[in-house]
Parts: sequence; C-alpha cells; structure tokens
Amino acid sequence: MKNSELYKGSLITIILKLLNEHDKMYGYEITKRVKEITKGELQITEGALYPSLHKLQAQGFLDVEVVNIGKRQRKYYELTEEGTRETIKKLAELEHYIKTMRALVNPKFRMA
Amino acid sequence: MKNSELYKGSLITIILKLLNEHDKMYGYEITKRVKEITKGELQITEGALYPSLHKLQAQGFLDVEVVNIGKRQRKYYELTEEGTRETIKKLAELEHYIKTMRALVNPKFRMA
DNA sequence: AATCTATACATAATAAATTTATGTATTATA
DNA sequence: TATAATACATAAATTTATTATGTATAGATT
Repeated sequence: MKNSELYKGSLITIILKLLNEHDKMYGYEITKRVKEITKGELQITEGALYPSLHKLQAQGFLDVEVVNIGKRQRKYYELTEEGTRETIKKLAELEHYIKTMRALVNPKFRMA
Repeated sequence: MKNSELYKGSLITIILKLLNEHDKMYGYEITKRVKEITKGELQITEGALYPSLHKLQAQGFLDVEVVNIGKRQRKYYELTEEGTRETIKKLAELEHYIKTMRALVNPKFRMA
C-alpha cells in the first residue's frame, strides 16, 4: 500500500510480464512475487488483481488451469500465444512511456 | 489520443514539473507544450487538464493570476512554495516508479 | 463576408481502473 | 485453539480520465 498513483495503469503490464517469465502462476503467487521483487514497495490488492486476471482471460490472453491442493484450489494462469504478443506490446509501451516522461521531466532529454 | 493507460496518474506530475520549469503557464499553453515536447505523442485533454489545475489550486499547490488578452482571458498558474515541495516529491516518486517497474520487467535489474 | 481553425476557458456524463470492505474457506503455526 | 497465511471472489465507493458539449474571441482562408 502507499503505492503512488503512477502505478495506475501498470497492473496489466506487470501481470503479463511475470507470466512471461514464470510460465505458470496463480493469483496469490503473483501478489507475493511482486511484493518480494519490489521489496514491499508495491502491494497488489486482490480487488485489483482478480478482476484483471479475469479480464485478461476473457480477452484471450490467458489460459487457466484449476489445480486442487488438498481441499483448496489454485488457478494457474498461463499466457496464450496472443497473450505473448500482447506482453511484447505492453513492454514496448512501458519503454515508450518512460522515454516520454523523461523528455517531459528532464529538459536535457529530448524525444528522438 | 491513443495514449497508453500508463499515463494515467501522471498528469499531476507533468503539470507540476512544467510549472517548475517555466514559472508561469496557462492551461492551453500546457497542452501545447506537452504536445510539442512529446512530438505529438501525448495529448492532454481539456477535460483532464482543467479539473486537475483546479484541484492543485484548491490543495494550495498553485496560485492563479487572471490576465486579459484583448477580450479573452488567460489564467496563469504558478507554483506556491508548497507546490514546489510537492513537485520535488512527485519527481522522486516518478524516479522510484521507474526503478520499480524496471525491477519487475527486467529480471537482471534488482531493487537496491 | 463567410467559414474554418486556433485560442481559451469550462463542465457534465460516462467509462475504466483501483481501493476499500467484505465474504468464504482451508491449512499451517504459535 | 486462536491467529496468521493461503486462496479464491465480488460489491460499493473512489479516483482519474475520456468523450461530449458549451461559450466566446481572434486569426486565417475562401
């Protein structure tokens, strides 16, 4: 928590990239992984995560596999081919966003 | 137009930084300047800009001076002292955001 | 002269993303 | 046996921005 508003709009990119790296992950795992990688800086809330996963699935970017761990269930998400293409697109957008913001914020930095 | 969702949450930072650099600007000027600096990449809409300026003013970060140009009016905005402190804070948040996103997106990059 | 574009402000309705709150249930730990 | 962690989920409220609309002046084009 205490995430700056800048993270708004970044969640989809984060989810896609993690799935691109790890092949298969379940929701709760994603929140833990993000917290760990960012040293606690970024906490993904469940209220944001689950709807996003459902949306990505509905868009055809993710496939789901439900696995039972004892009596509890996990939903493993995995990128589809289209999801991989979307990931690449989102990562390019992130790089572009950073470049644009640098141009705006650092006067010495000019857009190509 | 066609701004990626990543820009959501960045508008306040952009406005503050431009005012920090230029001392005094009016709304329409800000939209033009942003479009110019980003080579047309980022178009700030009036529906987003004006409410944001009003909010920053209400928060005590901006002072306004109304100037008549012929029969038309301009509202020049200027950072208050508190606004300058807020700008510094927002710029630090941006740097931190970029670092965090790099850590998430580039596995070779680790958080300090 | 008439029309279009740019300048300059503004707000209202809608949409989208996220936070906060709440709910259910299992499993591990103190 | 109580608490924390795991694991899913949704609903209400909030925030931010988009799209649409409105008013009006000034400059440029036909």
